[in-house]
Amino acid sequence: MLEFAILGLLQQSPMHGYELRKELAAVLGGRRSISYGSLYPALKRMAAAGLIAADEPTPRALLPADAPALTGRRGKVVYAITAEGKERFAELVSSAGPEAYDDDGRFGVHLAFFRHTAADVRLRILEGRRRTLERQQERLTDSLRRTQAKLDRYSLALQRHGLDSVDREVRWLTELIDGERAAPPQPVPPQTAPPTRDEPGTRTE
Amino acid sequence: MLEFAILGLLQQSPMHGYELRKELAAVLGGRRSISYGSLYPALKRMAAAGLIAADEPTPRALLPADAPALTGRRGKVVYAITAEGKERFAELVSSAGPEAYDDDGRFGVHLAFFRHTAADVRLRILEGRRRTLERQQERLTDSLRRTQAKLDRYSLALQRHGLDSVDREVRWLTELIDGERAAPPQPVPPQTAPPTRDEPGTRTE
DNA sequence: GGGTGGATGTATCGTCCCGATACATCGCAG
DNA sequence: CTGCGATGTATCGGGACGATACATCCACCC
Repeated sequence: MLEFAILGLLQQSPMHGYELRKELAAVLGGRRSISYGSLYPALKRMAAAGLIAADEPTPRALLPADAPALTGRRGKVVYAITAEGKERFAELVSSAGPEAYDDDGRFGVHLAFFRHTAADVRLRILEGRRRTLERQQERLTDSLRRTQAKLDRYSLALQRHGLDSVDREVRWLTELIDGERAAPPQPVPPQTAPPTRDEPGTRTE
Repeated sequence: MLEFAILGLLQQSPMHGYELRKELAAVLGGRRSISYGSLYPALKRMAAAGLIAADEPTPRALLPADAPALTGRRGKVVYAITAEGKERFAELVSSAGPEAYDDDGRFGVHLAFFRHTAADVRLRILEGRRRTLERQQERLTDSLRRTQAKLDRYSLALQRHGLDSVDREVRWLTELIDGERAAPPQPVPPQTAPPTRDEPGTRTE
């Protein structure tokens, strides 16, 4: 998930950790950012896997020896995406399985990079997400009606607020889906354009 | 956090893991449950710490030897809260520091057990939560106004939805706070009743 | 009679992620 | 000139998660 987000951001331009974190918070809707405790290890992991390439442009070695205590002199480490990384990102971005919309965070990241996603995949993910939330809606409504009497004021408020927030998200998704269907001049992503496959097993309606 | 929730649930009656998980999901508003991968280790931890006591009522040993393959015969393990556990819960429930409302999950759990919380603490937590969200609101609004032009349709929708959801929660909290202030016959929790301290440093208005 | 699926139930493993913390530099305000 | 907040990289321990395994019981249906 973090991997996905990092690849998506580096798609635009190389960045270093600090920037990455800020951009991430911005692109993800502000709610729930990422910690350095996950970011830096993830960057190392991905560099080791060849998905991104590190480049630290502070060759302090060419400075005169009287440089002030090079102990721990750390330059910014700028990361750029590799060809392999782009490949991986294309994979991730076009996967529309349940893991793409069942998980909250996953869905958010995917949506944030929807401009890199083909139109049919977008629709599938949006609808999958809505289905997931509708099921949750039913379960919550049920549970609320059954246990309503046994709950105190605060738990009740919590339940209702949770349900409201799901309702709200469903409505939001419906807007997005409608907008999606009413957008014929789709901005075809220049990369990984599917060769006009008709995908007969997929219901567009 | 899990610890908090478990203690809160066991306050009512002893339970075993499976029940705990279901009750937890119910009391927490349905959104975001807990996995066994965290629950069972947590129970062991807490039992080792003396906060809860395990009791497995399936003494299969008294069965005749022809019992069918006692390999892995596992009885239900019922956990009950101990005196020490109740003490710890009282501590947790009356702590109104930033950790009580800065973190999403923490706040939810605390709210779910508000009936065990003194009225002044309730108000402090509710207001603290609202402040936290209002700050987030400002940051989001700012960020949205500044970067609006550079975002594509989807990121924009994500941002707006995030902001809306924060707005909504602020309004919800305001309702709760108002209700709190308009409730003079507070159901004093029978345990840990604060000895009528007036708390002069706390603004009630 | 038999099997299939689902709810109940306990438990572990590897992986990921978070909060806290440490260290270092730089610019700006007091 | 001094300290403080932003920028910046990094680690550590603990906790949570998803997947998985195993086991029982019951209801439903063929």
